[in-house]
Amino acid sequence: MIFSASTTHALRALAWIATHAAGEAVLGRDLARHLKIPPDYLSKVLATLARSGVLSARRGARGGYRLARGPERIRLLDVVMPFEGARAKPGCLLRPERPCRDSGACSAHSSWGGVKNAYREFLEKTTLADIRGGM
Amino acid sequence: MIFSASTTHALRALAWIATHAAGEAVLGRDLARHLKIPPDYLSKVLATLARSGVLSARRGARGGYRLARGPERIRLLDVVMPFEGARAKPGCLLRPERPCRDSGACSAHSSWGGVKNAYREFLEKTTLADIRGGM
DNA sequence: ATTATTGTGGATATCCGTATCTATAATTGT
DNA sequence: ACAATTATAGATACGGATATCCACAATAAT
Repeated sequence: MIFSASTTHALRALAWIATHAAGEAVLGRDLARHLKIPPDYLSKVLATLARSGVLSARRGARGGYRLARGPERIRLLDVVMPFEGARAKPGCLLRPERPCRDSGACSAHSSWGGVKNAYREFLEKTTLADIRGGM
Repeated sequence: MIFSASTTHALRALAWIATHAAGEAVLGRDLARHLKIPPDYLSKVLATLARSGVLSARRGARGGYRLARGPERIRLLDVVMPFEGARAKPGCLLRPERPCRDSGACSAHSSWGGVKNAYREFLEKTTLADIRGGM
């Protein structure tokens, strides 16, 4: 139910970057200080986000991190996937490794379905524009 | 969003025990074989469930595990809590260590609230009677 | 070109969940 | 009392997520 530390770091960093103007780059160092996240660890997280196409990273003087596209076009699913992997697509409650189809469902299928749907909808419909902020 | 291995083992074991008659004890060894869970690891999980008052464990010949009370009186929250701890009570999306109150909410509060509520309701309203089964 | 700046990558350390092995305590049946 | 059965406890190993340190590559300003 709760995301890993890496995922949370990613969400917080992006929510903060999204409060800046489109062209303005944010320094990794400033991100780490503002969010109180170990700088060396955060840099790995940001690198992952850059590789997956969510962040645009530029080195050198006047470099930093910017969103690769408008915040309303970055779904939380796009952010979470590289860190949570298969866990971002929850399966059956009692057999998490299975896709959890409706046919041949396990005994917990109907009870669990509601949570799964709320979760999936949240990741697919919520964007950085919705959670943008500095906390 | 997905429970730990220990939690999943616990849920599967209880769902299977719940299919047996009230007085009938189930052997740990049989549980492990039926659910294909490492016996020594499962025994720790079952011991935790016994300590937390969900299972009644009896040693010796004709011993085994039985539900401590009727399956409709065992909420999934009672099962999950000892394993997931604070994670069973999800907090704020961007500040997971915080309670996530409505006042002074973080920027993700409203989007995240729906998922949190579905999750909390699931754990509080679903009982072993709802997920009982052998899968 | 040189230098300051800033992100990238590799090696390593630490911690916790998972898993295994072995010995022991408790209960039943004879 | 004895032996068989069954749960419980401790020590240990393993792997992945988390975290830290250090060297390097790329970019911009001068």
